[in-house]
Parts: sequence; structure tokens; C-alpha cells
Amino acid sequence: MIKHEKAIETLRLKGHRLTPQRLIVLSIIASGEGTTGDGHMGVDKVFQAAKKAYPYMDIATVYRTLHLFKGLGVVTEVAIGDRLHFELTAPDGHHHHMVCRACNGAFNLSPHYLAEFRDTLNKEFGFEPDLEHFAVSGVCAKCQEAGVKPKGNQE
Amino acid sequence: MIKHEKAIETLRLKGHRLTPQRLIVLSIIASGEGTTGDGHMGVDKVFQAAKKAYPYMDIATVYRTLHLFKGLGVVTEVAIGDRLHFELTAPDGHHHHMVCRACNGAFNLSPHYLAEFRDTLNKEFGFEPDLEHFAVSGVCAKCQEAGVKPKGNQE
DNA sequence: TTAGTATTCGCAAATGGTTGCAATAACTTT
DNA sequence: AAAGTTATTGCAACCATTTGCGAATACTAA
Repeated sequence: MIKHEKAIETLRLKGHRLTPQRLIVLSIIASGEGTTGDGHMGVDKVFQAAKKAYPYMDIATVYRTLHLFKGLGVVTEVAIGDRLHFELTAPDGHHHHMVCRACNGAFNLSPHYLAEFRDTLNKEFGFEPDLEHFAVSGVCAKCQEAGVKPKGNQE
Repeated sequence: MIKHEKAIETLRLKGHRLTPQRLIVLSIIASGEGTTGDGHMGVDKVFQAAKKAYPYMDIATVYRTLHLFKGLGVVTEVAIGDRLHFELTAPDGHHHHMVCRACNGAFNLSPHYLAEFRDTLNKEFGFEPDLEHFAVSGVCAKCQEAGVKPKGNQE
């Protein structure tokens, strides 16, 4: 009730309408209930929760709303095991993700690990990569111990 | 007819059956005709070409075949504008991709640009990222000149 | 060469996600 | 407070991709 007030203001300032559907989706994401371990919430979880609060809710509306929020920087999209998940964008500094292909765990990664990579692409190729919300797939330490093999190792 | 002989051998060695469908898909990818600029070929292009050579060809078979090849390291998958594209894996050193979100162009990126990033994730988090076939989305130099804006710049 | 069997195929139905469109509803203006 | 305008909704159809399943076929062994 307090956390996403700024998000609501953002909506209104950019001229978007404040519909019940949007407020519901927003509060669900903000509540972070039914989370898959790390604050990220699958689209289906959002949809189920939203339908409970508002039975006419349509899955298309959920997707459109989440994409709108993403475009406004209000939520962050993370692809976990080829399904989309969302979380409220961290108001402080945001972070990137390492997603484990074995356990589907998502681990935070501070942006400074990518800064150098970005600089290089910039200088060498004039290429400006989209690294605001970056996610690397891989295998986490725990799953490696448990015997999950990393993929081809030709660097 | 010569280029993908090794791929055929790989199939046989791993105990996969040498079906006409697989050989056709392989030769289409190897031929590289109908390419989207950089040697990558869209699934639909592969399917159309395959159906010409073998009218019963099914799109599901094309997908299954391409995934099999990908698992064997025979082809490389690149997501361009959220559609899958494939190319014959470069037999020498392979490369990564920078995909321009504005013009959908795909540019090659030598693996050495990623080596350091991998080492860091390894040492800091014990995380082993899948960087064999890595692709960054972004905006290429040309499209930046043409006025396409990079996304949020909070690093 | 033929018979056996496990893989692969084609089909059809399902998946997660997107889109076109007419009806609805949030905001604006009065 | 009512009417007008335009964004947004719900629905249904669609998209690219995946999957279940019974029929077909590449390989193996005889």
C-alpha cells in the first residue's frame, strides 16, 4: 500500500489510465506472494491472484499490463526456464540475474560486473547493448556439486 | 556435400538415425541459401526449403531436428527479434552474436570478449554460465546514427 | 534377406504469449 | 453532473514452438 505509490504516480504522469486491473496487477507484484524463491513471479501466478481479486481479469490484460509496467521501468522481466517472470524494480540500484538451468534458481548480480563488457562493445564495435535487465543462464554452485554438468567448454 | 560430412558422422556415432528428413535439414542449413544477412536462417525458411525437397516434411520435425543438431553442437541457435534462427556451427572457432534490436542485424563477436566475464562469475559466485552460444541484444552503430535510442542508461 | 525393435515421423492438439476488434470505462471538458 | 473522447478491456483468433501418440521406418541381428 506504500511501496508502489510511486509506480502509480508514474502511471498517471505518463498519461496512462488508472484502471482497477492495473492497480491489482501492481499490488500483486508488489506483494511478492507466491514467489519462486527470489521475488520473481511467474505470469500465471500473477494471473491466478488477479482473477481472485477481479474475476473478469483476462490473461491478455495481465500480459499487456506487465509489458506496460516494464516499459515504464516499474517492473523488471526475467526469463526463467523460458517462462517470463516479473518483479518490482528495485528502487535503489537494480540488479541483473544469473538463472540456474538445473534448479531454476535466480541469483542477483550487481551491475558493475557488466560495466566493463559494455564499454568494450562500445569502443570496439560502436554497439550499445541492452544490459539494463540482463540475465545469464548457467549452472549454480550447488547444482554443480550435485553433479549437473556445465555445457561445452570451448569458452 | 562436403561441408557437413562430419556432422553426419557425428549423428551416426551418437546412435542417431540417418533419416532423409535430417539429411535434408542439414544440407539446407549448410547451403545457407535464403539467409537473413549473416548466415542465420529462420525456421520457416528451413521448413519451406525442406518441404520443396520432401513434401511430407512437417514443421514439428524441423524443430525437433534443429534441436537435436543444436544439442550435438552441429548447428547454433540465435534468437533474432524473438524468432529462432540457425546456422551451421563454425568448425574453426565459433563466435557469439550481437543482435540489433532496430534492424535485426546480427554481428559476430569473438569469444574472447566474454572470457573475463566468465572467470569473474566463476570466482565470485561459483556460477558456471552458458556462454557457448551467447547473444546480446542492443543497437548497432548504424542504427544509433539513424537515431534509434539506446534503452535506459543506468548501467 | 527378412523379421524385430526402438527411434523417428506426421498429425493434431496443446503451450505460452500476442494481436485485432468491437464494447466498455477512465478521464476530460463542459 | 452529463456527454464526449480515447485508452483500455475481454474475447477470440492467431502466432511460433512443443508435445503426445499411433503409424511408419532406419537400423540391428539372424
